[in-house]
Amino acid sequence: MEPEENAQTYDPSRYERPSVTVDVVIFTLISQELHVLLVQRRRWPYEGFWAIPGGFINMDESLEEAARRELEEETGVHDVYLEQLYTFGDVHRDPRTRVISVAYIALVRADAQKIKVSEESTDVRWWPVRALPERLAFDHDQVLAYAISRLRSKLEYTTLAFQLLPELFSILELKHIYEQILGEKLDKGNFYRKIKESDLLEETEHTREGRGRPTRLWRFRRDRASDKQFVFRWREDRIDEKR
Amino acid sequence: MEPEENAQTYDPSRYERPSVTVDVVIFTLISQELHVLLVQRRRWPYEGFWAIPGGFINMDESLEEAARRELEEETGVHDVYLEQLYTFGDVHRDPRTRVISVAYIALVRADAQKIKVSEESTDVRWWPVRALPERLAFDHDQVLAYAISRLRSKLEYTTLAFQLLPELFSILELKHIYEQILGEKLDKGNFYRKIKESDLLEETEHTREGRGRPTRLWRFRRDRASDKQFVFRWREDRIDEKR
DNA sequence: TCAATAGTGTCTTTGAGACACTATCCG
DNA sequence: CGGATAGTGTCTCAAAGACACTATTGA
Repeated sequence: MEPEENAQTYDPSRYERPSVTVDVVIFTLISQELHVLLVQRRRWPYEGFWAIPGGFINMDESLEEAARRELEEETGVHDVYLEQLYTFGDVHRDPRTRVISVAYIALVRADAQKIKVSEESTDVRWWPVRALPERLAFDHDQVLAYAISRLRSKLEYTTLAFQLLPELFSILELKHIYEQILGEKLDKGNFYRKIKESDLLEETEHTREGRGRPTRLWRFRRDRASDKQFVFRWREDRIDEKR
Repeated sequence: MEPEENAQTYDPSRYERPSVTVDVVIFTLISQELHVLLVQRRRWPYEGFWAIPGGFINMDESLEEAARRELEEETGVHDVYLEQLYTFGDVHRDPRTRVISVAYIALVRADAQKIKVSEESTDVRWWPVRALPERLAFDHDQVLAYAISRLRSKLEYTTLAFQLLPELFSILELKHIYEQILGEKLDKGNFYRKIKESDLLEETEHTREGRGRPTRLWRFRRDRASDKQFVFRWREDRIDEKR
């Protein structure tokens, strides 16, 4: 910067600027299994490869606004849980030009899926996280792996899992989601105890019939979510951080 | 993007681009107290205000490289712990132009301080986090508050505190750092128990004389740090996240 | 009645916290 | 020896895990 600079003399074009994109890793549950939304690229670079949806930010929108816009464009959903994941900025991660990408995680409810294929993609699909494509476009393998790891980790000490559930659900369904995302079996009795103690659920009059005893349905108490976090468990091997 | 695009036809100048900066919140311990490095701005905007050091990224360096460069420029230190904090991208956070800022946290050892005042600043100072300036430049109040909160939170489940310590240190010194950063007193006996159990420290032959019984000095076992995390404590009121 | 699923009770083990005790230096 | 600081031992209490038990439906 020059001396004596002020609003009049400042010239923003002096520095060469990178492009900035927002990528959104969109998770949902489909038949009790964790899925992620990927788009298949129509054009160079990485034509035909699956990628995390995203796009360039506009000059008049914040990062989170950009993420919401992308989310809406890809899935038609709004009012979802959205969280910034990490910013990826290696020099050659995009062959077109220098691109810095701010990655977000979005959790959408199982019921709200209205995918549309945009002009830039040949296909859009929910992929189960257990069986992802071999190789994604750009550094998106890395981005996705980190998103999954963060999601697992945060489940243990936040009420994040509720974002994936419909309005009414049973406690064993909730347990199932925890099992899905944590990748291990949990004890039924202990799960009941902990979730009840947490006081995060509200009992409803509804039940759902099945093959055996009907199950009671519960509602998530959003008002409690902020002051009382549901710490599910501590894991010794916890790894949330990149680097 | 146009159809039929490829490496030849792609034109990176089609989109208007924001500026991207890297800001580094640099922490250290000075006489057992947590301090942060701030620079006083010489020019518009926010002339005279204190700010978190940072600057525009170069096109040929990654985000982390940029952060290391800034760190080196401001403090002359290298080989430090560096971690990405968050990316701030509100539209009007900088009056000059649209600026997206990737914030990093750096932890430097108490002994390695070689501050220099750069051309862009009138002053550079270590500020104790307990007594910061009233109002910082840009949205740096927010950035700094978030950095401190993240640092506190991470101390509880990582070996991060060791990054602030010299090569040899006593267990009670370590306890003191935890107390400083967590902002509360810890029990001596329990601290000894936990740190010994963690097996993260290596006893040395060195001791240090003081007024009472001399204290044994220990070394941090970097090799153990990755596979065994030192989970100091779980706090119900844990808040690491923005939003 | 049994199979199937929902939900509860209880014993054991672990580990955090409180706090009293012992150890080793200097004068 | 006493004051000062370093370091250990142990009791209690609460929470996590294992696991057996009871409950309610339909066929």
